[in-house]
Amino acid sequence: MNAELFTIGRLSREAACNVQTIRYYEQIGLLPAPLRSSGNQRLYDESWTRRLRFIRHARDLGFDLDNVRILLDLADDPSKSCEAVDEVAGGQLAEVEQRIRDLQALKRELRRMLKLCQGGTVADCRIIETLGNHDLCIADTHAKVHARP
Amino acid sequence: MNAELFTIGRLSREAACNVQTIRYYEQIGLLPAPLRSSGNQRLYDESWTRRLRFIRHARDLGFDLDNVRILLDLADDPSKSCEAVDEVAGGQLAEVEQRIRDLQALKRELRRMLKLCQGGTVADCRIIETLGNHDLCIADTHAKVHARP
DNA sequence: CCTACTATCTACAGTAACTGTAGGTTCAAG
DNA sequence: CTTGAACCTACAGTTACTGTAGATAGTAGG
Repeated sequence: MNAELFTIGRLSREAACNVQTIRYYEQIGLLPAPLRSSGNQRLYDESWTRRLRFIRHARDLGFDLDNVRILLDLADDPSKSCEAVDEVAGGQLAEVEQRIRDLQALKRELRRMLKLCQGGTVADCRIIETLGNHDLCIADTHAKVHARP
Repeated sequence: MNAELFTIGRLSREAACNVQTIRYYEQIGLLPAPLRSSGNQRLYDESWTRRLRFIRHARDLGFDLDNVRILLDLADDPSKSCEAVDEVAGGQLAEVEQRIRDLQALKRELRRMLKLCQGGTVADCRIIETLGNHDLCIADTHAKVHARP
């Protein structure tokens, strides 16, 4: 194998991940420490590109770094059962679905507020009024939507 | 007006906002500095409860603190036109709708990945394979869903 | 008055997942 | 030999809180 080596800039372009983020992943142990050149620059080869792309793709799909770590470990051991992978991905799907439901409740509430507004001044703005009084909301359609990976 | 005064614990209960968060809002100037008792404890009255509830409600609807600040300013000046309120709320609605679209793309992709998995070992797991190769994804249905208020 | 116990105070660290900055090397081209 | 891009480390900043430590205040019972 003639492993061609390159520095962080090219890895950054090829994996569509910015340079600081690569160094950050190394710092938190998501990527191992790579070779260094005589001038102390990080050196990578193609296998790093694949690994980093995997990470970025998982992140883009909303997996948090803990789950990315788990998926990486699984990917590194091809003899393991696929079940664990399924579980992580299934959990992620469930979370995404829950977030969608939460956001749809918000959307309904915001739509309703906006429809009530007839122009005029803030004094008789139904939006401001609604904000000031949760009782004017549709039941408990919304609450604590702040958590998110 | 016989303004009954109370300490932070009761404000916390009445506005459903925890104590540290109240102090934090004061620190960042979202709430003014209240009166203090002789023993240096913060003292509030009913008007604070209303203001804090307004803030919490707006937060629950997904408005970020910058927008909450804007809404508070608007609410404080009832003679202003309602348009600005509409704009902030409309912007929030648009963002929520965009987040929903992004998440639905993720959901489709995760569903598809999960359906491909036939059990077996990681070696031939299509989920791991898909994660490793973005080209296996449905076009550009997903990307950068990481931003969020 | 003394003792518990709870509530409150300040100040600071930690969270997730990066991004940005300052100030200094290294490398390749001209 | 100089210029400029790319790289290095170390650290601060982002959002919106939450948690902790250690000290003080207020209240109820004995």
